[in-house]
Amino acid sequence: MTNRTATQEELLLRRFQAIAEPTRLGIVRQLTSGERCVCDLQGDMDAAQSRLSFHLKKLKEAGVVSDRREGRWVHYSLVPEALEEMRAFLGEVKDECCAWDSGAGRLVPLRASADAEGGACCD
Amino acid sequence: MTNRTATQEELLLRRFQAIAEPTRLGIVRQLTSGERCVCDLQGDMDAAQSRLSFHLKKLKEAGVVSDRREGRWVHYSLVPEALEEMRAFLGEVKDECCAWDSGAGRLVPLRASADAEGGACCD
DNA sequence: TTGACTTATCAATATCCGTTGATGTATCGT
DNA sequence: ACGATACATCAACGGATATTGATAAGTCAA
Repeated sequence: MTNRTATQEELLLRRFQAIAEPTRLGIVRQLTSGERCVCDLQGDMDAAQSRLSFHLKKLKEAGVVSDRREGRWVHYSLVPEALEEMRAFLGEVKDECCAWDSGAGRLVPLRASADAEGGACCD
Repeated sequence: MTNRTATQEELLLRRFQAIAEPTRLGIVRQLTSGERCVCDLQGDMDAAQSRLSFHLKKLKEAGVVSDRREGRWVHYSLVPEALEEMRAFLGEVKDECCAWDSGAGRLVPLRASADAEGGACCD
């Protein structure tokens, strides 16, 4: 798998933390159909304004959303690159964690690696 | 996007919550190279045994890992279907949130939807 | 400038979550 | 049966994170 620096790792973690919360996952769903201002989201999600502002800030700090000011309104939208980064990570993990077992007819977890490294405690 | 039941939504959230924690994201990384027992992970991650047990339980409850008992050892491995489910969600969101702007030469967030629904507060 | 409107920030509180050390349970070798 | 090993569970604690109501900051129309 691709090596990542500490900060890349931290950013990936922050992005997963950003979407791993009910209100914020809901916001991501809403933004799927296009950008929205905070007052739109208030109606969509039945959440207080300060609460939405708090969660939007988290999403923005993680790079999952971006904002665009237009007069008094601030429009939020998803950042596709951030979504793609999380998606790519999951794809790499999924591709590497298993091997196709033609006998079983399905993906099975690799079992050799721990022993192969010789560091296994279980003998 | 695909409609999801409340429980599917909750499961997806639990899965993201499962991997959105430093120790657990580390465990996922370790399991990428194949299944491991808890004592292996203790060495890999420099974490107390009860701490690993706690986090492995979270991952298991979310369906991200499964366990296989072999004598006194319990081997943990990743569940590719769970990874794929998260990956698919991110893919759907990414595919729908933006449109290709040939002028700008990049993906840009949809801007029409909120107005199109007529429910926008910003006029 | 004034007042209405949209959003951000802040302090206080409540709730959730992870860590730790101790104990419990199951399995194995002798 | 006994002790050792591998893992799970529990209660207590502390720290992080979310919620709420109030206030501040910026924008606009009149």
